[in-house]
Amino acid sequence: MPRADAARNRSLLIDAASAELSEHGLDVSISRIAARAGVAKGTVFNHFSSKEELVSAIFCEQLGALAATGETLLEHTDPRSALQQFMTAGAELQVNDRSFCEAVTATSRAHPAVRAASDRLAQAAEALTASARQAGVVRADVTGHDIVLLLGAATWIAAPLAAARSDLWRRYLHLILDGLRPEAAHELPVAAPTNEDFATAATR
Amino acid sequence: MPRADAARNRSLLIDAASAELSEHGLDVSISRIAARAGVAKGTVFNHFSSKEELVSAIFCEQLGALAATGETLLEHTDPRSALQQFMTAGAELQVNDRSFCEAVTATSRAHPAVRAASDRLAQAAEALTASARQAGVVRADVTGHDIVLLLGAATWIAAPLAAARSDLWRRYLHLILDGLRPEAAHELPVAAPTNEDFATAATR
DNA sequence: CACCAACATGACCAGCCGGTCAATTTATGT
DNA sequence: ACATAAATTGACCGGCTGGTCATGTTGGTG
Repeated sequence: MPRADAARNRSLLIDAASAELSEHGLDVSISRIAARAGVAKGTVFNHFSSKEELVSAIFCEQLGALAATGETLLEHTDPRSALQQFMTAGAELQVNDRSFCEAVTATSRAHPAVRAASDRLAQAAEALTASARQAGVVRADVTGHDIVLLLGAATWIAAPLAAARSDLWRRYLHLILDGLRPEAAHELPVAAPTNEDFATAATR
Repeated sequence: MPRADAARNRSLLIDAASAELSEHGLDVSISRIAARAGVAKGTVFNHFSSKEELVSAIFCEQLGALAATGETLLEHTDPRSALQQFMTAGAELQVNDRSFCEAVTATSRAHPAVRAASDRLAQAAEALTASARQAGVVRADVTGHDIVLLLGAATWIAAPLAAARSDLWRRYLHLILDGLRPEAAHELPVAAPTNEDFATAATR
């Protein structure tokens, strides 16, 4: 059982890191995070053996939250709007969080805990996609992996103008969703990514 | 008139910087670039007053090349495939060049020369889009600015798996193109970005 | 050839980073 | 109240970065 102050500091650190990462992206300094949490820099390394470890912990939280959203939507919402709300949630997460953008993309997929969280997200996405496909509200050649990769696209596209037009990402999310409709479908030139693709990409 | 060796070194530097930027992205060190060009670090700053200046010079080259491609396509190709080839060229540029990805997005739009190059690219994109719209091969509510912003999306989406599946970006480019078709069109919730949006985003 | 300005050079600077650790403070069980 | 393990602290380290500058070299010119 950890000491009381240690537990409190750990939670303060996670909050601070989450906030700083969301505001300044992946390259915030440990010092900033420590300062925001109101602790010394050394304390950070008492709780997380390296910066990567700290960042991974937060990524896992966020990936898990989004996966949970997806799982809930799958049960309680019709397939069409479930998928739409899932993608909206994913995009929204990134609007408020610059680092999450890099998290889905991330190299840190090498980290085992992050991999696990990514896998859970991938399963949720696949379930939602399968349901939508079966209902005929999404084109037949799109997979859960596609959806995961597309999650951050709208936010990324609108990022250069985010300061001037904070809701612009919605435009591009809808554009992408229109591309996912069955009536828009034209044969795609390249096959969807597979589990192996993700696996080999992680080990590089 | 510059001295002969100065001109040669300048060109060597631009080649080296271009190569290093494409391989390692925006955060390559000046030392690396200098080493690759076979000159001392100080020489870099003889030719470019800061790193930003060097990077901007290369961005301008690339933006200019893509704009030129667009202008040629406008004259010599039918509207549908002109737009498609334009976007393919834009995506391809980023597959081979990690930094260009960040260039279109770039904060360095603040730099006047980069702004000029971006504007030329925007005009080419708008001309191509107008032509395609008029021919009815693209939905009515899409603009040149949309196209510019969408240029890098496919590459970005496929980036996490680029090592395992180097041609995956084509899948997502086609998916986006399908979303641009008139038959896919559903009302978009947010208006297209305007010139002012780009202007205010640049001054931030 | 000689001469000078243009240019190349690399040691050097301040500042930042992630990470370490001996010394110190503090929470907790008795 | 005390003892002790647990946790905090901040000075410190090596390494890297963009950028500077006195010194040395070289190309062009008359």
